[in-house]
Amino acid sequence: MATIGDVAKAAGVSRSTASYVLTGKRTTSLEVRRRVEQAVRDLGYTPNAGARALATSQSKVLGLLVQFLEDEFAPAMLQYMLGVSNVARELGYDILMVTEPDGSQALKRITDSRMVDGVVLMNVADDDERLPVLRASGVPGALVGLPGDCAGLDVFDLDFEEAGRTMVDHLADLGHRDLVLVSQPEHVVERGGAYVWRLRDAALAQAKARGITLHAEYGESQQPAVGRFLDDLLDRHPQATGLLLHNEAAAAALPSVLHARGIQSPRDLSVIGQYSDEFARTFSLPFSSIESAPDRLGRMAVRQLVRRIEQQDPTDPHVVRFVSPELVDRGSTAPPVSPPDVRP
Amino acid sequence: MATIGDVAKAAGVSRSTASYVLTGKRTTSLEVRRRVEQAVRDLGYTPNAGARALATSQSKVLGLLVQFLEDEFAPAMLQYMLGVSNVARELGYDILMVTEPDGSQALKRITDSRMVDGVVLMNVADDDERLPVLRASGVPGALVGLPGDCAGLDVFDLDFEEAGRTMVDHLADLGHRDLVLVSQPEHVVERGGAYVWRLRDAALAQAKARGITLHAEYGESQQPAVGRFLDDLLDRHPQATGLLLHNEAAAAALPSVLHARGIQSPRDLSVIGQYSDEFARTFSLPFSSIESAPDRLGRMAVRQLVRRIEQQDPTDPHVVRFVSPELVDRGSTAPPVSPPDVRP
DNA sequence: CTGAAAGCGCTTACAG
DNA sequence: CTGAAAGCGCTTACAG
Repeated sequence: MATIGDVAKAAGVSRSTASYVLTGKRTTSLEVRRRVEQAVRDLGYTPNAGARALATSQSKVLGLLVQFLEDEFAPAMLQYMLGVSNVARELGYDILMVTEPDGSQALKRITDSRMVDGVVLMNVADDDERLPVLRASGVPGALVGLPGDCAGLDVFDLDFEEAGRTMVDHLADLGHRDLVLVSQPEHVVERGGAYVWRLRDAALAQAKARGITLHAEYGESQQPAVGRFLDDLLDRHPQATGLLLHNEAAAAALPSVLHARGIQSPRDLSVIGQYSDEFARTFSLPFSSIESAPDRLGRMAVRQLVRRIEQQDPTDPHVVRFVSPELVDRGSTAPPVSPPDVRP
Repeated sequence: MATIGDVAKAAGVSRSTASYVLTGKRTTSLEVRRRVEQAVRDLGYTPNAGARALATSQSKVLGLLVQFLEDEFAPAMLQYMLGVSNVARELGYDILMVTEPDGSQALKRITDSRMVDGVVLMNVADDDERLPVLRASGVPGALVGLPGDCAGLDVFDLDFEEAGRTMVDHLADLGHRDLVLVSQPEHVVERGGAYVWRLRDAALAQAKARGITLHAEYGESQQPAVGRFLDDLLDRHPQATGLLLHNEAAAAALPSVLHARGIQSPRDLSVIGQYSDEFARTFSLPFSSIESAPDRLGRMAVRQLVRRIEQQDPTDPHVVRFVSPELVDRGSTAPPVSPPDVRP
């Protein structure tokens, strides 16, 4: 590979001048600029990334820390990742994707070695063990997911409280009085997946406020367990007329379960989920849903991260931003046929 | 951050000695080794990745080039990516994930700048425009997917011909004589997605050899188009008793379509697909399938790539390896109820 | 078994 | 407007 020395020689200038033409960090005569640019083309010169990183203390790489946990729904992650990756490239950064189970160690490795200028953390838990490492590293970080303590961090997440309330309100407004919520598996809660209880607690509070019943349950994440779970659930709640799904695997499994039981939606049961529209179209999920906007969250996180990396103003206040959920109507909800309570 | 100079000073040795202790590239006295290791711990020293890359010409990073194309099924990609990422880390490499639409340019960028020691190419097309760039770069590369010309490359793919034959044989052995194959959208073929025609052509040939009818069609990749397509398909082939799905979106959409038409599988229609078991369990796909083994392919590709990077023996012959498909029985196939031809 | 020195390929004050 | 030189933080022949 050609070096900047080769370019300088070919253009008849010094290495520093060649460098300045490349970086544009000082004015150069048109003539010199032209000769250097010609040499760059002739030699097919590309700067050595390691050398540049060493000299500038900037790698132009962002770390993307993802965890694929047993009970969590992997494909949703992909949409966040694509939002992150695409906008990063637009802003001139590459993505170092880290999938190790031990996120703290991975984070320490990539920040201490200065491989990355900043990091995006996904699957953030309430008491995420990566956060102390991130804070100690001095490297800017943006989170997707809300931790218990946001101090010193830029945080982006869907407004799960609002999502929970919206789901309850939507069905309550239609006249439903007995609902069931299926959340992610309980393991996710134990791991500190705050989005589970944020939606759940808000939904329960809203149901209470509106004087209706909401049975909140934790589901499963894979077949055959999730199918059996749903079947059992419907056995246990025969009076329920509305189903809230905060669980993608359950949303995918539900149509067959309903079919096998001869239940039609929305005629016999109103159903509303929480996942992205992209997701619904790819996997033929027929239920109305709260849009989770994963790529939008990923994009927001990276924009803020890059802003912070490049402005270097530590006094700039950190942000915690919640994206408002939007309801996508797919016609799977309707007023209940028979009133849940038979009034005299 | 501490540098190796700080470590050397703290340990009372020269920088070169400290470095040798770290790399283990020459013998050191136990005493010196202990002092250096203590200093490393005390200072929390981690080598600067850029400096090391500059000095060794090795970045310890692999490029992973993925493309998320409109008509292709994104979530399947994720499983390959995880196989790649996990085994890379086991072998001491990080992953630079590149999702740019212009793969050639991206490949040129990351290889010319020496950001990566090798690359894994996914979604490889028959006449993939990234391959000339890869060959010119001199950087080792491993492909997932079979291109028209494999010269100088390590190639890994599922044996799609065998998969097509297996699907046909399975249904033919059960007595089916009129089958329909739903492939990926035709766009994928136009882009050079060889896996589509490899499975399709082999299935057609096998059907011919066995004297049965196979109608080969191209499907859609998303709702609502894929649902309409399947419905129309069943209208057009009322005599078919078996359905072969080489199209994940179609597999996800089919259960509702069958339900709406009052068709039961396998009683009225035998169905066999081609996707990973992981996938079937996550998305509740109820059909028997040919396992696509994505993480296994990803792992194989990285192992070979790292072997090639580290041995540096250009005479080592390149490999083209096909993984044999395996049938996972989910009970969605059975002998046809009524013989397709009513014989006198 | 260890150290002083050169070099990897850039960028960037410092001079002119 | 341009150049010579130092420096980023490592590794690795070369000496001893």
